Amino acid sequence: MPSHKWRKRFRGSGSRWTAPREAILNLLSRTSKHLSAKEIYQSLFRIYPGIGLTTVYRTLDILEKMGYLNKIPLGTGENKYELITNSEEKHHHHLICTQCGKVIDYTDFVEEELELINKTEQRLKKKHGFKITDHNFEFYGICKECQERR
Amino acid sequence: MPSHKWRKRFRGSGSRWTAPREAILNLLSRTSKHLSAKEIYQSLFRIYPGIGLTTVYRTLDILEKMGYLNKIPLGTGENKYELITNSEEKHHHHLICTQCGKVIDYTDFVEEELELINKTEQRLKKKHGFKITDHNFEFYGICKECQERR
DNA sequence: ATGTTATTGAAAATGATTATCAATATCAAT
DNA sequence: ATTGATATTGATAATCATTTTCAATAACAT
Repeated sequence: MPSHKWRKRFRGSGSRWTAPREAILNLLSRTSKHLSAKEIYQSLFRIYPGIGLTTVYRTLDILEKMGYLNKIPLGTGENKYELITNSEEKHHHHLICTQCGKVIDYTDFVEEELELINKTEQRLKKKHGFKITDHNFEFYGICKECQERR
Repeated sequence: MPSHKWRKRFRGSGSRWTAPREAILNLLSRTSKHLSAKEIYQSLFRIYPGIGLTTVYRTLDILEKMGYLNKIPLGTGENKYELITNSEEKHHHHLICTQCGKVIDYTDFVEEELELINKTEQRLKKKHGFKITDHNFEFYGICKECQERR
């Protein structure tokens, strides 16, 4: 995603295009990882000393309001952020063992699942007026080791 | 859910059954709403002045670790909590607005979804040796009101 | 009843995010 | 290119939910 695309988007929404914002967008565009505000700030600090954490938050806020950013609450009070790519899958399941707390990421989705997710999101959108930006599926159970350890 | 059931559960996990915990469980059992820790605290304060917010958090923590509580991160740093009922109705989606924290329960499952959930659980079981006992789907997005409020 | 130890509530600490504010930078209009 | 209105910046302080600490108390196995 070239910078001038983002510049246009910011200007289009009445916001200005600034050096800190460009740095933040460059970073977000280059990675596909979920980053916290602090991680973004620390990454940028090397190439852009003097940038403020506050500015990171403000830029993320604008991006979210424009609908280009996923905010992923962790439940610890911290959020992770990622640009919404106009393509599909960053979907993943969590398999959580209720005995030992182990968490397994499960990313092998089948076609069928992806389709259903899309359909469901469409339905939720229509019914509740929600603009869905992300989802989180968690399965709870007992892992292999804990089943044997009895 | 009668109190003595909870008493047994707490004692069974090495925890003690105390007056504050009974008050909290009574409240949670009586409601089906998603409550924040502070809301629980404020509700209890009337009938149990002197109860501490800290104790609410600690009790919620135990319940979550025992697997009887859903913790729903709002993205605002705040979490909402609800008891997991052991009946059918436990299957529902959460629609969470990452702007204002609103949570909507979505229970209108379509046949297709239920089927897929079963299939997926089978697959996860086979592949990872997990015995799945529950699941929790959450969708994040921006609600109607927040989309309009610009 | 007693002793061990988990629990309690108040207060302080933490950690992420947000508000404040004076200085600065952007950019539309000249 | 210069100007002027105003959005943005970064440092600092403030908020807000949740955790930690700790001495006093309560639960419960014996």
